[in-house]
Amino acid sequence: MEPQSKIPQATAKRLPLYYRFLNNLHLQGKTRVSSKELSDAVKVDSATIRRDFSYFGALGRKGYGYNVEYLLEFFRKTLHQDKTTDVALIGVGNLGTAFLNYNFTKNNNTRIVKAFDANPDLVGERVGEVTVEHIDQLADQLKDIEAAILTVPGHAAQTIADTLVQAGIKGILNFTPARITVPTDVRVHHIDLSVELQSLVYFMEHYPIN
Amino acid sequence: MEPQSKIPQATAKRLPLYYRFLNNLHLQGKTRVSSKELSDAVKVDSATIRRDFSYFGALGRKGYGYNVEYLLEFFRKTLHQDKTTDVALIGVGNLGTAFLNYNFTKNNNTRIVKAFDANPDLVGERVGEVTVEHIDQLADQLKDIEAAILTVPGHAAQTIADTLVQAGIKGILNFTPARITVPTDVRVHHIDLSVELQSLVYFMEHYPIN
DNA sequence: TAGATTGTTAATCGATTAACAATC
DNA sequence: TAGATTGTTAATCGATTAACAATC
Repeated sequence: MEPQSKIPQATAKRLPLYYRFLNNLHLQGKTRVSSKELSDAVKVDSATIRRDFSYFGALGRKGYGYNVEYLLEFFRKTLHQDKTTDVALIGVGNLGTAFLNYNFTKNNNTRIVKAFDANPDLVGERVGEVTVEHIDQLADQLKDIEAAILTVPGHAAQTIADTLVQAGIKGILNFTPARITVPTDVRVHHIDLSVELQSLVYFMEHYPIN
Repeated sequence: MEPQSKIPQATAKRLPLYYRFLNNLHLQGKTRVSSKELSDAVKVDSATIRRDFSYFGALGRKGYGYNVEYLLEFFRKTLHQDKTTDVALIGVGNLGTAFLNYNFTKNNNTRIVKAFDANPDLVGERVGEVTVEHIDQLADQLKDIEAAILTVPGHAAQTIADTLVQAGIKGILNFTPARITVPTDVRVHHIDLSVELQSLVYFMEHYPIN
């Protein structure tokens, strides 16, 4: 909790990635790791990794590297992996269904505990581990839920986002093509699958041999 | 084709986004747009938008803004929206199925034309508009396909990536948690859904009020 | 001790943005 | 002409990386 706004955003985005690979190493029984080895695994420059870690203090030992267990424990606390964050999912279409079935359970501190859809045929259906509720219930059913995954059609995104904000949601993972407007204290991350695919194609054609 | 490597990557990544919103404006019947209006829509600073556009030359008119149709036509060519890029999808699980059903058809120049899976029960099944083939066929069935979407389990990612590279694929959209290694002339974009969700939670907790 | 690898500095690189002259 | 808005410069900001002294 202390480092707060001192951590660069680029660093913060890499933390969950480090955490997962550290977890893998731990499961493989490795007890130490160097920034160089980690670099090969996560494809991030080793200097960047050391830089990232150093924002949290001296986590390693010179000439030795990092103790996997220690580092893992440290990141577990830093990333709040010890407590679970409940997430709501809005829009049980193709993508929403995929997420509900997957549910990020693998090595994760997040859990989808509620799902909503506008289609009455879906309401009451069980998908993955949750039962779909009608979207009209949204405002009333978000007690203790701080984050939401938005997998609705683009045209519905802003209206639903407004409802989510009203209900006290503090973070939205938006898979909608729409760019939504929210108060500054609500965090929105955009994942625009069409844009990702199109920009991949653009890069393929315009940046040959990297 | 000419601007080539002069275009900053950050700019290139925004181009498909601009294109889509321009398309929307066009459908709405708007004939002109200012960088300010576009900024409100795509949530990118208007100076950044003007800067981005200026890499391609003087696309607008001072005191007037941009002609929607002209800009749209320009980006259509720049983003190769006139020709379709065929894409293969590997791994017909939850996420893969969602993509096949969606198929990025909406306003897009990409099309999933083949799908592969290791599960014999899925082979021969029709999902969306394609029939699933066995992954053993992968190497032989990628003629004229330049891009692939990877939605397989993490442990299989590298092996399949190697096969894809062998078969001449030049771009991979990797939804796997694994960081894959490919030659420098192959472009890989990573979308790590767990990491995205976890980093959203981290930001929510550590960067309150933005 | 010799070898290895961190933590940190400083240089570099890349992206954003404020500001405003140019001009439609 | 007056008003609007571009295109571009220059400042700033943020991220990456090479390099190496410190030290385990």
